[in-house]
Amino acid sequence: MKISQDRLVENRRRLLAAATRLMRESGCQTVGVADVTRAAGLTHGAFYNHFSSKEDLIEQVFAHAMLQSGARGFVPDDGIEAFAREYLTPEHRDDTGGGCSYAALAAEASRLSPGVREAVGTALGGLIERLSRAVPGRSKVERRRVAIHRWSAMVGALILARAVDDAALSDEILTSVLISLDHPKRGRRAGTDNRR
Amino acid sequence: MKISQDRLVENRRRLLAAATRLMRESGCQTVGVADVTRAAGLTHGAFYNHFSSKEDLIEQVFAHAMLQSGARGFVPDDGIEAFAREYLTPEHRDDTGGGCSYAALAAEASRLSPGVREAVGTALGGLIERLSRAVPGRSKVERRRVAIHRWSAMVGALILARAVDDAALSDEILTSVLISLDHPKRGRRAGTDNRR
DNA sequence: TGTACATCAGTGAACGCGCGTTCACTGATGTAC
DNA sequence: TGTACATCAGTGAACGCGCGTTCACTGATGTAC
Repeated sequence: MKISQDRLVENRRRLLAAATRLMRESGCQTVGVADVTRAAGLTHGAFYNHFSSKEDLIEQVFAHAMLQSGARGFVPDDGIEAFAREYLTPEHRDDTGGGCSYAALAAEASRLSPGVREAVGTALGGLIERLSRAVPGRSKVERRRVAIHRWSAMVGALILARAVDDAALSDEILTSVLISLDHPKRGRRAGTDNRR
Repeated sequence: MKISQDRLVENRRRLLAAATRLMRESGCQTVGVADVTRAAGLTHGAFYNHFSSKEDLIEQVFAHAMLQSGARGFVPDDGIEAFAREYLTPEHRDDTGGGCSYAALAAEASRLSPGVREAVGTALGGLIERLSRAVPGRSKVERRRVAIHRWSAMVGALILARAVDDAALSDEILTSVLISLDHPKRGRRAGTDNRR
């Protein structure tokens, strides 16, 4: 039956939100069209009123998900240290569906369409700009480089922490990177190439 | 027909090698049993003489792939700076099939069986030990923490560099992390919390 | 060393299942008068 | 404001395709005599 305009918009929003969560949890290929519509409270036939194909959905999921910068509502604008303390937690590690889209989906993006990779590039470019304003550094160039370095370490740490079964090792990965980001001097000063 | 013992061993080796390469390139779920056997020069029926199921293959691929520490034959034993200089290159970024298994497969591991995640944990534990001997630091604890931090940044950078379409941004990610790892002081000293 | 035979890895047709996609139908919505 | 009707998002059966898996068969291998 026909439904109200409000309901239509709401259904579309729920489809995209459900798809985003499910794909972060299980990966794009594994999640089926029927899984998404069911999670949104619809039947599979309704899917094609909103998306032209599953590939179309995936592109829209990436364009949507990657803009939710960082994870679970946390934004890096209060300084990257505070951001990292929220990011590198067991709670975030255990909440793939509600967590950072980069840690959950970036590895798959490299295997998907140019449209997807373009959406990731645009979103990541914006996030790096934003992070650049939240990190220390003497120049804009240096801050941008530090932002990229720290963000790489955060995303990499979360991915590795999720990949292993050993709980102690997983926790150690999170805390090691967090400490290195929080107290950059401690991990650096003793190096062979750090003498003055 | 029956084949020689040598041929049997060789076929198994080729199946595992083909599966590892294909799965790094395209992901575990996307690669089919027929793709693997075809790449190894066999027909799909031969598959079940070597593996009990596709899931069995995936577990063996992870156990095998993760032990090829690092990427494309490079090992971190000559110091992590030299290792990073080989790791964070456009060539490695563009060679997912022959490159680092962590960057290619770790994100998927989190969604796979406990057997897979256990294999990843064991391999990663060994690699961290090895990296710990190749990084600077005043104590074993500190070197281990630095090793985890740098490895996270390297893996994260490669994943992000592969995820974006924008070639300039992709290159910038690689070089930014490489410079930060090569000259740790430069990216750190100017921070708000780095005054003496 | 030579021969007969049991073994067993590889072949390719076949099966069942699930998935993406289509479509005739339904009936609430929103509009035209 | 009330009524008749065109619209169109959702439903659920159905389709085709590809994938993982099975299995009867083949014929080279390696062994027993």
